[in-house]
This record gives sequence, C-alpha cells and structure tokens, in this order.
Amino acid sequence: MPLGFTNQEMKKIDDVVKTRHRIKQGELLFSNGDTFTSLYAIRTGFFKSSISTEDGREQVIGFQMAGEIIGMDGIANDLHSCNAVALEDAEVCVMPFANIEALSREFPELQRHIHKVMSREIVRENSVMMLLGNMRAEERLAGFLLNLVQRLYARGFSQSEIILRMTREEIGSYLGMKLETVSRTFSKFSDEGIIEVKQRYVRIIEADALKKIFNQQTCN
Amino acid sequence: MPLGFTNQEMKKIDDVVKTRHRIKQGELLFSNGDTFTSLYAIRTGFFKSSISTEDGREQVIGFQMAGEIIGMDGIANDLHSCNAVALEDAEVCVMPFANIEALSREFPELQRHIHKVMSREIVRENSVMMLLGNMRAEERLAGFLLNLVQRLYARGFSQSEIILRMTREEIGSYLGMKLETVSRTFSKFSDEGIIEVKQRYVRIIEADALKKIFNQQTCN
DNA sequence: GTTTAGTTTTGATGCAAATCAACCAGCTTT
DNA sequence: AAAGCTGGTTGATTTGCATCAAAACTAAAC
Repeated sequence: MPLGFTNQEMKKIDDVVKTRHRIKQGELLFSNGDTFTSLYAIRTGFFKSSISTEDGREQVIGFQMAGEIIGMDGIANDLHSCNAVALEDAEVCVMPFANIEALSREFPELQRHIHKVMSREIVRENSVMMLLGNMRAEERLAGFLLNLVQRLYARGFSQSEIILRMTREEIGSYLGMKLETVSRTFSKFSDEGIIEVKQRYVRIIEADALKKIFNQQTCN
Repeated sequence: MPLGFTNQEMKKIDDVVKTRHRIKQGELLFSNGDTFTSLYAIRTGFFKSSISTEDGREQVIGFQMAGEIIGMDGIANDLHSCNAVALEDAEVCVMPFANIEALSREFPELQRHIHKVMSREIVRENSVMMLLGNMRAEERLAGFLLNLVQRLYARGFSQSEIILRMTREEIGSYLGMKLETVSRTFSKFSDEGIIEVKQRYVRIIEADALKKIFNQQTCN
C-alpha cells in the first residue's frame, strides 16, 4: 500500500479495509452472476478464479495469493463474471468499491494504486494469452512454475520449493492442457533433473533450464 | 461518455480529449517499452495490439475499433508492454493519463467510467482465455466472427456483413491457430452454407449455426 | 487394518491442427 | 502484358497432445 499519509489519513483508508471475511477451503468467495459490491484483498490463503461455458467446461483464469486483489471483473457490469474459490482456508479484507472510489478521489496515491492494480491484471492476462496461444506444453508449465515461485519468493518463501495448492487438473485448465499432459510434463522435467516432484511438492533444481525452456523453445 | 454534466464541466472534460493524432495504416501508435503518458480513444480506424517473445513469435492480444480505448497496459509500470498498430488509417484522441486522473477525482461519473472500461478489458481477456484454453478451431473462429459482427453492429454497421481489416495470419495469432487452419475453417463454414467468404469480405448467413458451434460444440 | 474415494502416474491409441509444399488471386511496378 | 509480391487456398504428411484405459499412491472413513 502507498505510503506518505498522516495518521488521520491512514485511519480513513484503514476503515475501508476493516471488514474481514474467512473462507474455508473449497468455498466460493463470489461466483458468476453475484452482484458486485466489493473488491477483496487476500490476507491469507490461496484462490483460483474460473469461468465456465454453458456446457460445463471450466477455464481457470488465475491463481491468487496473499497480497493480491480479486473481484475486479465485477466492476464492468456490477455483476461478477467469474468464480473465486478458496483452494485453502483463507481470509480476505472486504473493500466496498464505493468506498474505494470515494477515498481514491480524495487520495491521488490511492487512486493511482487502484489503476496500477487493474492495469497489472490486464498485463498479466496478456502474457497468459501468449502462453495459451503460442506456446507448447513444456513452455507453458515452465512459465507457470517460474511465475509461481517468483510470486512466492516475493512473499518471503523459498526460491526453489513450492507446495502446489491446486490439482493437476486445475493447472491444466489454467494452461490449456489436460491433466495427463501436466503430469507427463512434470515427469519429463523430473527425468531431466530440472525439478523434483512429489505430488504437490515441487523443488526447482535448475531454474536456468526452466527459463531456457520458457523463452526460447524455438531453437529446436 | 457519461452524461449529466453542465456545459462548463463538459468543457473541462472535452479539454482532456482535444489533442488528435492521425496514424497511417501499418504505423505504430505505441510499442513495447515506450513510456506511458496517455490513453487513446479511437475515433476512426482499426488497430491490433500484440506482444512478442524474445525469439520473435507474435501474439495478437486484441483488435480495437472506433470508440474503444487503447493503452491501458501502460499504467502498471509507466511503460507500454504491447504494440498497437493501425490496420487502416486511423485517428485517435490523445488523453494524457495525468489529466484523466485529475478530472476523475473531480467527476465521479468519469471515475466510474474509467474503472468500467478497465474492468471490461479484464472481462474480455477472461473470455479470450476460455477461447484459447478450451475451444477447438471451429469454436474459436465462430466466437471471433460473432464478437466482431456484434461490435460492428453496435456501431451502426451491418449485422451480417464484415470487411476484415486483418490478415488470416493475424486472426490466427489472436485465436491461437495457424493461418492455414483459419483459411480451412473459413472454407468449411462456407461449404456448410454458414457464411460466405470472399477474401476479406465475410457475410454471415446462418448466425444461429455459428452460435451453436460457439457454445456447445461438446454435443458431438 | 481394510475400504473407499480422490488424485496422480503411466501406457496405448487416435485425432485435430501444425507443418511442408504447391498453387492461385489480386495488387503494384515496370 | 509480364514480372514480382503479398495474401489466401488447398493437399499431403507429421506430430503433439487428447483420449481411453489401467494401475499406483495418498489420505480419509469405517
């Protein structure tokens, strides 16, 4: 959060954020069609966001962790257009959007912050489009792992070890591939000594190899 | 644009939008790495936005037409992270983002409008992720055509006739498929009497058939 | 301890789309 | 009108991933 506020200002801003909400693993924070009222800042826990077609196919559109903001899809039509499910017990700050808008008219730093958060989501989705549109299974999974570990590292976790919060099927849905292909690709990386995999535990042994797979697979 | 302003207010808002810029077909409005200063409202013409990998693969991330806003990717890091190219001669309003932010602190309706535009872009990208991650070539192209014709219709153009502004290769890049597959799929739809295709000209004969292909291909 | 259900791995086979290749149509240029 | 160029179509072949199928592992339930 942006700094440089007086205590009084800080209090006003804090007030937006005072409502907390706990969500148990497997529960929905919001779902498609719900009326939009608030953004949610994840305090603890791990979420997946997804949309589904009429015929029941699910597309995971993102995984969110502590410190990230969720619910911005709802602003467009005052209705949520995706589902957010907790993949582990979680706690969020409920931030009524009307309050956010009012306060951000008062505090340019907050306004700027909101804009950046939304833009960052647009940029993230741009790179997922690149992943889905242009890359092969190995590149996708390498990119996924690198992104995940980088975000965890920024939060003080290990640079090389991950406990996956999602199933192979959910990873596959996010990356546009089937769970079997996810599993096989994990095994392949493991055979090549790039990572160590044991169920949900993944250790990155050769980060450089992953990076190489991720951004210049063409050289084959 | 939102209504309900006095003349004086309207003038202030108009001032943000007074700078115009013409872009010739094939020219860049902005590109990856450019410093971000402004959003652009397309007045006339047609754009594609794309990103590329280090090894030169291009991913088209969107096609934009009159009335749409372009450049929101730049807010996140004060740097543009994609390229915007005019696919036909175009004119845009240059809207310095600092002015937009200042004015939207003054006018809640404008603030709300900006938020909706950004959220709409997030929602759009969500559905492109569904397209790329879950759908087959025919579904993708059907969805693409339906989306395009719907946006053109909203601008007063025909509900059934389209002049494509982009090549087969650009369509393919957007949809995550190769130009040959785009061409074949056009031919298939044409053989089935769903559309008529002649180069860049497309006429939709059976919109319902396209819709059916788009949202329940599973029933095969 | 055994059962059951959910998840992951691995193998065999099939298919949709990519790739490779040739040709064609519509232009601009000369 | 011929030559060159760009973009589009179509055919033959290959291939990466999906699909189908079965077994192995994990953890909770009995």
